Amino acid sequence: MTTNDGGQITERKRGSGVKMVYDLLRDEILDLKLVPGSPIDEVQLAARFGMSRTPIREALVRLAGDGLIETLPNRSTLVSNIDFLNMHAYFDALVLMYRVTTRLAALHHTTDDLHLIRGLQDEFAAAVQAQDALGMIATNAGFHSAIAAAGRNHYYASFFERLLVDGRRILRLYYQSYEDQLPSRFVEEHAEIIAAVEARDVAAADRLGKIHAEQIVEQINRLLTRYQSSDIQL
Amino acid sequence: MTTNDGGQITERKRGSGVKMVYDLLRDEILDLKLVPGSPIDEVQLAARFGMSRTPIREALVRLAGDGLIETLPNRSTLVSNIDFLNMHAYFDALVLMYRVTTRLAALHHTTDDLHLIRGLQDEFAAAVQAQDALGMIATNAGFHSAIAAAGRNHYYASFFERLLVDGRRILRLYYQSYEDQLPSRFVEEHAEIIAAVEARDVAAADRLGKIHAEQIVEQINRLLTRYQSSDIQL
DNA sequence: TGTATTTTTCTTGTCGACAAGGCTCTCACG
DNA sequence: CGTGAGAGCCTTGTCGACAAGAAAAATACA
Repeated sequence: MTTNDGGQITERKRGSGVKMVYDLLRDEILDLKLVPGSPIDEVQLAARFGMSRTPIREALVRLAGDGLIETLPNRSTLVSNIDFLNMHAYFDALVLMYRVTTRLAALHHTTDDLHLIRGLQDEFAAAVQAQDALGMIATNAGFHSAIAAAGRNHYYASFFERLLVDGRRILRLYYQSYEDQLPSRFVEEHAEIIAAVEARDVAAADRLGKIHAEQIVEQINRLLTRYQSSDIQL
Repeated sequence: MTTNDGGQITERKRGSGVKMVYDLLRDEILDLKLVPGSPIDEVQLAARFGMSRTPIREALVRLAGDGLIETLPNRSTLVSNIDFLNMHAYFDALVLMYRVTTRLAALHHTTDDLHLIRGLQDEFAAAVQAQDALGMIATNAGFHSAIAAAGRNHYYASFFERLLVDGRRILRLYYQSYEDQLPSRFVEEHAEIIAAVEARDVAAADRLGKIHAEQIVEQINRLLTRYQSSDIQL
């Protein structure tokens, strides 16, 4: 368990240690390399990264603020569990934010936004083509984050970002379910969304965003009910 | 400027220092006792609270996570400015969350929720009666937070909570504008919202939440344009 | 007198060490 | 054999001190 990777004792710049630890732990949690519920030891991390416990601690405080870890006072800190019980609430919020951000993008986007979005859409298509699940997750999130950014509402964008991060562990399971038949359909739906945004067709953007989101939700629900035989409400 | 309040050197319990500093600084920022843009000195805070810089630092990291302070690397950390430029984006999100949370409360509330909501509504009415602006802010936020909680969607509730916190500095100006004619109308609107929630009338709850929010937004906008036209810097 | 450079100072970032709280294992006792 | 108190261990929380960056001040020079 005590894999000693990343243990380079090179000179770091002054404020970079915290960010490095934060980013790395975040990725390891979201990629399920650190399984939910497993404990996180500060001194072990300090030894692994060759630094004191202080910057490790700051990174952990940040992660706790993101809800990715939970810290039991005076006891231990462990990776947050995936909240399967309130999944319907998550999906409800996700669908709404897909709708709202796409709708606002149709209203407020610029040509630069469209360039960026198209580039990310190409990356997503390439990841689908290459059957690269992790790449699909990243590029899909990037695509929709760019759309949210084009909507020019920082509050929606950050909330949406948080939802995408929260759901990344779910989405990872989700995309793994496509090992056989890959969702080339989503590439087409993305293209339709781009077209609606470019045409500034707010109603169509709203509708397409809703359809796109609901299809993903339905697919994940199908996956979940297959894995655990409990009834999930929507 | 260096008021030395709260400097009690009593024995504290082990993990309580961070929370105390966090809560107190948060309140001071949101109540505009710490004006936006003003610097925050760690050693000064450490001396004021009679503790080391370490717990102070953790509280500051948390506050930075909430977006209430901004930390310039290797330089200083200062109270975040109020984002007047993107106010319309804030209001857009606020109205939507008023609608969504009220709607969901109509769907999913229990009788216990209603009891809690009514109690908070009474407190709000009392604060309005007493012309207590700070009390009105707190009890109004509590009222709508309780409604959000009754909606049984943690993601909406936490986002809404964040919006209310973010806007508390604005709302403080807003409620101060009611020094003459107090918004007893809002008490009635709250009562209507409660009735719609209790009757599980989703459409009415949605509509009332929207009206309620838009009226507040309109009032704040009127206030802002009044400040803007008189060239009052904040 | 104006500008470039150096020095000083001030704040933050990091470290190693120590103390406190909780868990576990052991052991006495019913 | 079961139960509860106590000792030891293990992790976190806090501290004081030092180092690094950057702004401000002081100095040298044209």
